[in-house]
Amino acid sequence: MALNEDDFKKVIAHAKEYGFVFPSSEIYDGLSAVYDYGQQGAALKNNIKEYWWKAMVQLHDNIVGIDSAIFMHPTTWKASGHVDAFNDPLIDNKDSKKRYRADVLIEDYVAKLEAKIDKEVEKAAKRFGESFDKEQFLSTNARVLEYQQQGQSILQRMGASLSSENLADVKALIEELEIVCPVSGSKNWTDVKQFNLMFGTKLGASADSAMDLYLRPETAQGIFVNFLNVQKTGRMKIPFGIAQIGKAFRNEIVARQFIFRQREFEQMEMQFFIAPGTQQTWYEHWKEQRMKWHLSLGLGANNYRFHDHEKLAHYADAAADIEFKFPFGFKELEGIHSRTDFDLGSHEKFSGKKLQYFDHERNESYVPYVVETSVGVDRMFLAVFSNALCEEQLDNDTTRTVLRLPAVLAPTKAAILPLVKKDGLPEMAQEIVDQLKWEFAVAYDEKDAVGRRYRRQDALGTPFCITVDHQSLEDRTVTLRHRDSMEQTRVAIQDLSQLIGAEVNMQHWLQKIQ
RNA sequence: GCGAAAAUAGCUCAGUUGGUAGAGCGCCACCUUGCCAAGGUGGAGGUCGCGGGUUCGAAUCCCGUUUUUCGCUCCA
Repeated sequence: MALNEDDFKKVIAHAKEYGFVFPSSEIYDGLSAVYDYGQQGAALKNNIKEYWWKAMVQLHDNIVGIDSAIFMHPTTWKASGHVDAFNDPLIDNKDSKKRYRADVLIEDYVAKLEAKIDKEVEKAAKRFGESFDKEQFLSTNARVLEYQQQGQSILQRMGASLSSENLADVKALIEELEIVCPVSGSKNWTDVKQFNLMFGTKLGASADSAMDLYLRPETAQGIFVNFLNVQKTGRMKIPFGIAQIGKAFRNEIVARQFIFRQREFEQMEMQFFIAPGTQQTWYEHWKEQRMKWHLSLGLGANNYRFHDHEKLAHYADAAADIEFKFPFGFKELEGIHSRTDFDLGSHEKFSGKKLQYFDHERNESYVPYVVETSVGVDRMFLAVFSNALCEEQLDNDTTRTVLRLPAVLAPTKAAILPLVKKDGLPEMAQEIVDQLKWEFAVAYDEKDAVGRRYRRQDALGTPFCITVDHQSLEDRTVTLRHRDSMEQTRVAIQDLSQLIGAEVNMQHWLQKIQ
């Protein structure tokens, strides 16, 4: 564990030192859990997004991509359930310093009452033997009835207080029930505070005409509200998908672990619209398909696993995570959710617009079901980056820091290096740069000894170094050095494009998914 | 939000009982070398997180504050 924590620090330090990820607003001491992508990081991130977009949109004739706005009509979030479900009443115990959801504390109390009822039932069943009638017992036993009634009235009062935002009464309820902290055992509670995980803002310049808005907490709703627009204008036939890459915002109480959990983050989502009743098949299909996409990058099959959700979100009838082995353990990288017709159905109700599809095969209209795939771009970045960073012991007793990025994602595909900074070698190297830059992201470096330049490129994850030497001037060949093996081969300049392309072109990588 | 730790050059850190701010690496220029990092010369770069206090004098002691990191609570 200590080792992992150490590795993770190295990952963060390397990301900063080589221009991948910087703390936001660093000259003002930074901003908690907000990060900027630097010159290398932006390139890597863009390559990840392109790899996803091509796999999802370009390679599926029934999936199209959109780019919806971050601001959405406020009712969107009522329909999606976020206004209710993203609002947590929290309470702290002053002695143990533990924080709890106030509603969960109360629900746990009610659950204890229910446990008491079960005990009564057990006792009675023993006493009455075979003649025991559970239903009758439940509806007649005085003690059971009292427990039931008590539980109901507690939940009712809590529900009423929560929906009227009467947080003082929620605290009063906790005190009246004499609920104690499971850790400290004390009843020394703070006031109940409401935490809304959505960022609020205002639309409109003057205060009185302003409209309360939220920054979207997920990109999915931008797809759902455009369902009809896309389906009609694109003449899409079910099953079909709408994909989107974009930022989302959550006011997490605690945002930690570098770019893993941020308050501002980017998602790559695809909502797949299907006929009701087919969700199980499509859910399995996309689970498998998305795993193949991850595996195609070659980070190692052992670093992935599925985690099936047992407790489901309010919209889902099945859900699984693809987890990745980050330096701090297996954590969620992507979610695949069977969202049923919850979202479209809910938007129908709130908007009064019919969000249905006429299925010619079935000869009927219905609200489509949805299977969602949702990857965190930043998490994907962290997965790729942390997996790639490696300190290698070499034979000559030195170490080498190398970023073994999948070549298709590397910010720079090749660095062109003149062996020495004279004799016309820089000119010839520049000529190669001008030739290759149309096809690949390339870099040029003439500073310091060539060995040191190799190491610099290793640390940036550049898969190839091309070195121009005196022989190059005579026969137009160069050495091509491979990042991972450090091996060099002598090749003709005219073959460079083909040789590099074979390793870095997206097509070759994407074909592994099939 | 609570608790703990930390904050000195781009990075990693040193800085004695309080006495004018240092190293290594990196960076820039020039010279040298030329296929796997660390050759020579010169140079740039710091209100010691910020604000008070004690003191003749504070990076150092005291108080406050900000930020970061870690842990806890939460996580669609």
